[in-house]
Amino acid sequence: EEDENSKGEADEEPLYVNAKQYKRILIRRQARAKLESRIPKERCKYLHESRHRHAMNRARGEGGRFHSAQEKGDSSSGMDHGLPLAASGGATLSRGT
Amino acid sequence: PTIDNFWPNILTEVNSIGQVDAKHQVLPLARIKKIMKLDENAKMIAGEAPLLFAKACEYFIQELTMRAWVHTEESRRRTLQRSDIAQAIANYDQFDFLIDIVPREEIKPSTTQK
Amino acid sequence: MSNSEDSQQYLNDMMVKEEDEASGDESDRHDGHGIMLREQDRFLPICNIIKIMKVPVPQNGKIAKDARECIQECVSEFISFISSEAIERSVAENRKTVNGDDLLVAFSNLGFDNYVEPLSIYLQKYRESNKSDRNLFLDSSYMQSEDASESGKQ
DNA sequence: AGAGAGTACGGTGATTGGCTTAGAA
DNA sequence: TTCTAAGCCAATCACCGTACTCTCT
Repeated sequence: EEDENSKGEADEEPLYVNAKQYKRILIRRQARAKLESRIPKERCKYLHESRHRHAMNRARGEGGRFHSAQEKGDSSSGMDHGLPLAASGGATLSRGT
Repeated sequence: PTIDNFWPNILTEVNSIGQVDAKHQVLPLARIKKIMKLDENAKMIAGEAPLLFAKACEYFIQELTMRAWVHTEESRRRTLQRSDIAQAIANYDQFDFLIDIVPREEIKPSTTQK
Repeated sequence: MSNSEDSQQYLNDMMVKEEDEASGDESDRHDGHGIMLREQDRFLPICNIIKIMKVPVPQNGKIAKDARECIQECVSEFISFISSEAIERSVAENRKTVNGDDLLVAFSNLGFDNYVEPLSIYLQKYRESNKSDRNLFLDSSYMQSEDASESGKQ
């Protein structure tokens, strides 16, 4: 089934690909090459400056989590609503079985 | 929860759909259309095309993730990482079109390919 | 059929790519030829990708950031790959609009046979959903000489 | 006729980082 | 073992969907 190419394998070894996809893969290579100059080389840290600032300015709980903005003020006296530290998460989404 | 049952389950799932609600899709149709429009040959796109892609992308993401998770468990890890996806792509010839997106060299376990 | 003795083809490094622009800047400035594409123009939202990825993964399993972004890029290539085939087919038939049937044919031609049946059912349900919406709306209005060919309902 | 692109607008969920610790190494 | 990095929280605002108009078949 598979044969060893005894040639120098360091260069480039021909790859088998799905025959139904072969032609389209080549066409897509060309299309991506044309687009390559418009694509930044690396991913940026965040997408939006405004959202970045929003996240930085938000009230956080002790564990670094985001917290309700209203309740960020220090509870002066006996104002304990209970810290939701060990909140058992309700799993959303369903699994297909 | 196995690969063999994936597409049969998809079929039963799609058959149980009553009315197709184009609203509240998991994936934004406008973004899908924008990606399609990156093709210079694309001129007009029917409204049903992004909707079909939204469903197809859900299937694609699930199947690729499921096949990648197999390799996560093989390595006795609890975190799916990029090398697992690279392995999944290399082991299923329907994923060959991703060969330039995730090159074969990224498969970490020393055994290159099979 | 045509060629392909095996079910596989060689894929070599042919096709010289024409790199007309040598990007020399590192900031996200618009390039000399064409506008720089942002991630939100090329990819689906990462949050939606993660939600779908979590479905087949056990609930206590984790997903690395590299893996999320990898899937995100794969999905965009998935869309472009199928679209390219579908668009070419619509052009070959002298149509300016790519429709759902072009996509179904593209899925089939590119070896995504598993997708064809579910997507066909989904497409059919979507079309008759819209049709029943239309008919319900037109029902309130004047609906005298509409279709005398079919009146099928479930 | 019908169907899709372009434009404007209002609603809304994706985006987002510090800390803890699971878990990769 | 060491120590990297993934999940966790929810408020803003960029973007998605909708409702138009206009063009084309």
